[in-house]
Amino acid sequence: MLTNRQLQILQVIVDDFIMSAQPVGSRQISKKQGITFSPATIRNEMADLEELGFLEKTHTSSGRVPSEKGYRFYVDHLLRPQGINSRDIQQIQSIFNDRLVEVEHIIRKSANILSELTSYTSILLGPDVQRHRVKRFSIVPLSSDTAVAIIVTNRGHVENRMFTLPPDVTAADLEKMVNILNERLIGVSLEDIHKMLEAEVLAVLQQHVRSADDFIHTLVTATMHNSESKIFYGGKTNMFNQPEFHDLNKVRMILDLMETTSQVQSLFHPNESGIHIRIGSENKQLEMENCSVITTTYSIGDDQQGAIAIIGPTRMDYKRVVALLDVMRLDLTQAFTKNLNEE
Amino acid sequence: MLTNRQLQILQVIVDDFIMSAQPVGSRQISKKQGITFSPATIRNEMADLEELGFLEKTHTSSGRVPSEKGYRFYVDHLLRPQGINSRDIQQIQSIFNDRLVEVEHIIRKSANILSELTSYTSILLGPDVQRHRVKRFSIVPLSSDTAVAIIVTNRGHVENRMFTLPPDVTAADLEKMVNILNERLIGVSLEDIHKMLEAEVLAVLQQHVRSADDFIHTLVTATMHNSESKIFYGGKTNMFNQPEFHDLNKVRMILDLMETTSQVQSLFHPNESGIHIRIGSENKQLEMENCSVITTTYSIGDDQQGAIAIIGPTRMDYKRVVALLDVMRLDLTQAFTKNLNEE
DNA sequence: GTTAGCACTCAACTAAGAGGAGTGCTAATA
DNA sequence: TATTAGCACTCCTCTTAGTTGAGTGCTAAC
Repeated sequence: MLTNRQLQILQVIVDDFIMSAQPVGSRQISKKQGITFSPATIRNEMADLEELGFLEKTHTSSGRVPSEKGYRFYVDHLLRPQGINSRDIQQIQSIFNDRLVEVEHIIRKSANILSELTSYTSILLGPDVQRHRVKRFSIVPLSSDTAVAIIVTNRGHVENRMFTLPPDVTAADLEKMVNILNERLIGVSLEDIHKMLEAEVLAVLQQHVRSADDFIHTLVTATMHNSESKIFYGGKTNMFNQPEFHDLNKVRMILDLMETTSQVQSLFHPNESGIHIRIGSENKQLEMENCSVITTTYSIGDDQQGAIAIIGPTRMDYKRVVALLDVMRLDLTQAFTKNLNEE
Repeated sequence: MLTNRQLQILQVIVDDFIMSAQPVGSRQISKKQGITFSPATIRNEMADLEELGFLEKTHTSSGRVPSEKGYRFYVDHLLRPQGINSRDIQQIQSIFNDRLVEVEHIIRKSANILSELTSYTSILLGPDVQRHRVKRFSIVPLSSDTAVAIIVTNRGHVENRMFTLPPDVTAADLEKMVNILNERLIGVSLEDIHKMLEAEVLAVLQQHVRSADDFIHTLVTATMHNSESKIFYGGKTNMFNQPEFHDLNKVRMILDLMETTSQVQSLFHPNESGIHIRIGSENKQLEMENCSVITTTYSIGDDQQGAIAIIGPTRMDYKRVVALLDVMRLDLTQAFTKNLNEE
């Protein structure tokens, strides 16, 4: 168990290092407000904190730097919720000023403002389309052998995909089929469509339409690799600001990671509410060993979730980011439930 | 007018510098194949070429480096079309191997392969949706006051937008309206839709439907800021490989530029066929003063164009990129006219 | 338990010197 | 007259050595 003085020193070191990015020395600490003891005492305490694994030195005679364990402790025990500036709040509010209807637009704007306010990189996941329900299904033929399948969801999202028609299909067949599909699919969530198609619809269709097998197969593959949640980025190059990323290779690895959808998806904790912090090597990706990721979720209507992630150096301003994400999550949730609460 | 020997020396210098990124000295040149004269002679010629503005020195006693004017001359007069490797051709062909229908998928793959083959950054503009023609128009109501307007084009592209319904609209109104719109809009190109709406459709609609004005207005604004051509990137971080971009700030400026749609659009020369090369400050963007951009266009069907850009350092391998773009443009054009030539 | 004092460490900066690739000019050569 | 060998000179790059300063750990005094 740490003594009060140790806690105080650890806090000062982390806070100071977060601002300055420079190793913190005992003399520097002794000058801080609230510190009543001498540099020598502080050096003793720091030696202890280092033995306990909370601090590190960059070389034998340098000041101390928080270790990952130090950050973790700081985040878990020393992080007091902090209010945010009224100017910041104002800027966040500006997202909702211009009476937008489009969810996408709001999220895009949020991504930009978050990266501006934090000076880190923000990633926002849009609504999880998989949970939308089918509102209408239709097929528009384009030529003798191609057509577009369109699904409109209850939230106004439109999914569409071109496909090749089996050779001997008539317009009448198509119409019949669309009717049957509409009867069966309306209200089904996108993620359940293929199950539904293969289980119930196939049997019905076989009785009424030629090439039903082919058809269903085409539709299943078309709806299978459904679009995942859209991803919005803000401040992709903000990392260049951070002194720890003056190394081209690190920046490159992270930028490359952000181009890979699957990697980005795995930054998030789906279905867990609250704010999550992953520090350095707590991240699954090797490329992120010098980064921390703070994530949270927001609601869109009653049944859907979006997610927010802020990526910065491990020396991230946790206090501020957590406070901002808290506000952001509430505001987004509020904005989206107000507008969309009607089916 | 340059002598043959000067041409030969300029060519060698540019070729060598493109490969090595190191200033080229007279001794080095004298060892090249085809060079029969001594370093001293070469030095004299180089001094002349420098006076003429084709070469530069990085410092008083360094070798020579091509100036922008030098590159321009090289590109205009010394660039012999060069065949490309069979392995490269094979890789390009692989884009079309898996019998894809979706234009988007092919373009995305092309962007990646181009950036791989060149080790520069590639940007591909998808088909210009504005020239598609309306195949079907429909409105799907979501709630009492919101609905989605959907336009399917002759090429299978689907445009959709949510909008708020005027308060006193009935389902019958909607249906009537969709019918009228379909009658009038089918075959109209997306870029002409607002004109058509305001000119012809409004009058007809006013006779049959309540709140026609409101409606048309909503639709016009919804279709106004129509999606521009989609942009696909390949090898965004490839610039990190180039020694001239070991400077964080330069890379950052270029990456930021690539996030700005309007800036990216302005890299292209719309409606000009052939291959275009912009070197260094010939680019409009200040950020691109150390870059060259090579662009070309490809056709999608008879009436649409896509575009390709390769962005690299001014010390770009022009020969290779031009050759690759030539192949690429033809292959894409061919692939897209084959599949889409039926209406 | 706390603190002043002191020897010690090490990164960061500066200065000086060596090496090497390259140039321009001059004078000799074909 | 055009070309080339020779040579002094330039300037980047790399290495080495020395200096400074912030910081530490330890010991002894308070």
